[in-house]
Amino acid sequence: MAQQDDVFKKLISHCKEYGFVFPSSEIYDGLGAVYDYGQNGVELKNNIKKYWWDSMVLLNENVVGIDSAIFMHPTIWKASGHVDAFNDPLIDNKDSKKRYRADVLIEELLAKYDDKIEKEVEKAAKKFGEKFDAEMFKQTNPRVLENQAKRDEIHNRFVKALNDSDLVELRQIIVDYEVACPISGTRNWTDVRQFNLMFATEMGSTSEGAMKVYLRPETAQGIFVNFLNVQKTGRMKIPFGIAQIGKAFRNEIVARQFVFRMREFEQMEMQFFVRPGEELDWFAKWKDVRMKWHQALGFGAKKYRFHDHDKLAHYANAATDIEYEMPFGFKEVEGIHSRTDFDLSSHEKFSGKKIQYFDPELNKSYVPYVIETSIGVDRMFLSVMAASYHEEELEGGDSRVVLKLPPALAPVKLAVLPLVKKDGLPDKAREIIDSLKFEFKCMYDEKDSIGKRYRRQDAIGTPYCVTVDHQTLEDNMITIRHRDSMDQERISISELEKVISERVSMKNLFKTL
RNA sequence: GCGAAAGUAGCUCAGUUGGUAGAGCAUAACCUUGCCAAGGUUAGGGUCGCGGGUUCGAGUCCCGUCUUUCGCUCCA
Repeated sequence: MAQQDDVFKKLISHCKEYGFVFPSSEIYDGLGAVYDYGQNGVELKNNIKKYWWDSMVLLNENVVGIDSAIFMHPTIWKASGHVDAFNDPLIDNKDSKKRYRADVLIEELLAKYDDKIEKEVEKAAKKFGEKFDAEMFKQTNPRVLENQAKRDEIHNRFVKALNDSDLVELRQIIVDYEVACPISGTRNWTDVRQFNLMFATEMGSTSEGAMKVYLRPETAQGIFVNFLNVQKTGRMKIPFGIAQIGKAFRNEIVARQFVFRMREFEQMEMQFFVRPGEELDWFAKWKDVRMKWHQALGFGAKKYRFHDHDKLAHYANAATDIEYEMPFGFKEVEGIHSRTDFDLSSHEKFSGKKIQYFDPELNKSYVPYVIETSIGVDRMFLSVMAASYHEEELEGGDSRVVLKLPPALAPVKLAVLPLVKKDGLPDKAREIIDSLKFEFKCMYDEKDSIGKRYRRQDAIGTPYCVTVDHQTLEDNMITIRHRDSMDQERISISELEKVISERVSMKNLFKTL
């Protein structure tokens, strides 16, 4: 475990040292759980996104993409359940360190008084037999009346506090009626705080006319609200899918583990619309397709596993995660959910618009069911980095750090290196770059010894280095050096574009899909 | 949010009972070599996380604060 932490630390350092990921606003001491991608990180991330996008939109005739806005009508988040589900007043017990919903604690308190009254009634009922009038008893028995009065008092304060959103009063109720933590048994409570997962801001330039809007906490809703637009204008027939890549924002209480859990993150989501009743078949199919997509990267099947959900979210009738073995254990990278017709039906209800599909084969309209595949770009990025990072011992006691990235994902595909920076070798190297730079990302380097330059390219995962030497000027042959094997081959400059293009092509990943 | 630890150059760190900040690596320029890093010369780079206090004097002692990491907690 200590060793794993060590690897993770090294990975984070490597990310910063070689321009993959920087802490946000670093010169101002950073901003919690926000990160910036550097010059190499952005290339890798873009390549990951392209791999996903092409596998969805290019390879599937019935999947199309959109790019919806981050701002959306606030009612969308009511329809999706995000507004209600993430507005809980929470309170911590300082001794047990357990967190509770303050409203739940008070409801339990109320239930306790109900129990007390109920027990009195039961006791009396046994005693008086058939003649017993429960209502009359409740209205006259002093113990019941006392409990009832207390209960009403709490209830009134509770309702008022909830209506006023008075968090101080909520806590005061818990204190006044001596609610204790079920675990520690103590009444050592923190303040009541409201955690809202969504970031809010105001739209409209004047404060009076402003409307509260949220930064989207997921990209999925942008797809659902555009379902009809895409279906109609694209003449899409069910089953079909809509894909989207974009930023989402969640005000996480605790955000940790580098880019694994960030407050601003990027999602790649594809919502696949199917006939009601067929959703579990499609769920199984996409599970399979998505796992193959991950495994095509060649990091080894053992690194991945499914984690089926036992407890399902309110919208789902089946759910699984694809987990990758990060340096800190198996962690969710992608979620695959059978979301039923929850979202589209909810938007029908809240918008008052009919959101249905007329199925010519069945000759009827219905609200489609949805299979969602949702993957975190940043988590994917982290898994790729973790899988690719290797420290190798070489012959002669040397060592190197090499990122064995799949060539199609590597930020730089080819480094062109003049063996010495004189005798016209730099010019020749530049000439080669100029002829290739429209095909793929190239890098030039003439500083330091050739071995050192190879190591620098290893560290950012450049799959191929080309060396220009004196011989090159005479026969137009160059040396290609391979990142993983460190082997070299000599080929003609005229073949270079074809050879490298083929080896770094995204097509190589798609072959196994 | 709670608990613990740590913040000195881009990185890893040193800094004596308190006396005006150092090394290695890295970076840049030039020279040299030339197919698997760490040759030579020179240069740039730090108000020691931030604020306050004690002191003639604080990187060093005290208080506060911020950030990061780890554990707990949370997680559609």
